[in-house]
Amino acid sequence: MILIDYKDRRPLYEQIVDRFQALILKGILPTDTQLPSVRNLAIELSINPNTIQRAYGELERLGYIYSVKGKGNFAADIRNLIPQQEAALFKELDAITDKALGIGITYERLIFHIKTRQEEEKLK
Amino acid sequence: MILIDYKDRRPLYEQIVDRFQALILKGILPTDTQLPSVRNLAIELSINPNTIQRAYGELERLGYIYSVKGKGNFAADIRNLIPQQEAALFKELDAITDKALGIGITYERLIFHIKTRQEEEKLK
DNA sequence: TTAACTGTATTAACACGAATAGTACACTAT
DNA sequence: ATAGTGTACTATTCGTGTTAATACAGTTAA
Repeated sequence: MILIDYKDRRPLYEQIVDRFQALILKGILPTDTQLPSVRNLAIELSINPNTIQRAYGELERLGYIYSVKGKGNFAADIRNLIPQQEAALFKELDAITDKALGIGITYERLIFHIKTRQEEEKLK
Repeated sequence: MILIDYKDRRPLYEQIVDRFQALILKGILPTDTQLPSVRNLAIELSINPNTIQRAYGELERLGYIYSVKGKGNFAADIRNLIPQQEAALFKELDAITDKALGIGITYERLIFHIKTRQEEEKLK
């Protein structure tokens, strides 16, 4: 369900946060779905339970999950988080765009690239 | 010429590499332009010369500069580096696109966002 | 030649944060 | 009761970015 990428330089707990964010945002983990227990996931990934706990704590702080003592951690209702997620993404897109313009890539080429991807998608 | 962003979590040397990469790619530092000396830049940025040297070493390894002992570091001819830079950027764009699709943002909205930016640009 | 610049190399130490280890406690369900 | 959950806390290890202090080598201009 969750994979660790050791080529990724970011901390493990941050990677775990990201993966669950994606799973929850995509609806793969619908509201109220139980997440793996802290200990189980730690064993499965061969990392320390504290690292999982830190990730779960972060996810709760961000509103992606809620935890019930003695029962487990569960996916939260994230409908109200979507807008802020979108805003963050468009901000990232702006950063990439700036970088592109800086090295001489035009708006048109960026758009063309996305359109090309979209076309390829349709063929599948 | 170069600024350090202490909010940026990445290492200083990596930030410096990025800044010079941008300056060179944008042509602000044309081929054979001399870069600040290791010691001067260290003083200017109030950081250790070793950190600058590490950044310069990295830039040389990447082909952005060349160094002449006793003289200084100079911007290299990067015409042949452009294609690989562009490839890297499009790869980043693909990653963002994936992320966007994952949370329900369509290709159309991405393209619209870029076009909107382009329009705003024209107004200036 | 000498002085003042350049880059380069090396070693040691420091600082910070990620990750681990170990333990303890509280709650829930069977 | 037992075994599963989450939570809290402290101590330690470990990696690595950064600093510090020198030393050496090449270039340039007085």
